[in-house]
Amino acid sequence: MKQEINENVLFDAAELFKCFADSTRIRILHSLISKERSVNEIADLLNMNQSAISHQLRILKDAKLIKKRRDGKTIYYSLDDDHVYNIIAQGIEHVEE
Amino acid sequence: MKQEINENVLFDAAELFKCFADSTRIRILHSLISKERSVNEIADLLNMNQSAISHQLRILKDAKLIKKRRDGKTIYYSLDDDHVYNIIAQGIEHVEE
DNA sequence: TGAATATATGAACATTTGTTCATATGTATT
DNA sequence: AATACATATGAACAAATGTTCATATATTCA
Repeated sequence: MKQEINENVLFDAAELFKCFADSTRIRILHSLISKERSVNEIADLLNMNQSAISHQLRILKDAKLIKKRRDGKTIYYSLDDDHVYNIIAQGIEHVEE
Repeated sequence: MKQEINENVLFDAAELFKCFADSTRIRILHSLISKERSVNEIADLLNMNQSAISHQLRILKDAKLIKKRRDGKTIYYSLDDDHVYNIIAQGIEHVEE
């Protein structure tokens, strides 16, 4: 690995890890592992207000970790990256030791 | 995975990911993949002052991601966790897509 | 013991970050 | 068109974070 990595890649990776580095966002990601969910559904699940969730969803969307799909008035979010599960799993493995 | 996870574990995982969510820290971790390094060596490598590096090393140490070893006046840091390499590798895979 | 070298630490400061509030946008229904 | 519902967004604020500076601690060597 080492040789191919330049500063920019590590910088970008740090940006990516910021998505996982917040309780709200990692809980959102975790809640999407099993299935897609609407914004209000997530807000209820995490017991937080809708605006806070929307703000965080945008961050996750910008990082290309989740995608959205509209169905009438409702917008459903789901995971958009295979690494999400693995990254969370590795993190949990570490903290559970 | 889903079922076994409670809020605390996700909270702890978020704390862990904070270590990877900063340019300086992820560069330190990356620099330690190949070999152990002294504080000054890391500071030189990253072109940052020694104090800044020491502060970040403490955070990584507290998270149990690195360990230290003294040899005379010099303290050598090295990785202390198998997940570090994998977590960084997954992150890089995502950003390189 | 005193000087030199390596690392650690506390305080201060500027910057970044997450949430809330108010409100805007978009869609469906009557 | 008017209303209701779902989501998005900008501004404001408090809290958390990363770096710098000054200085403390620890070790070696003369």
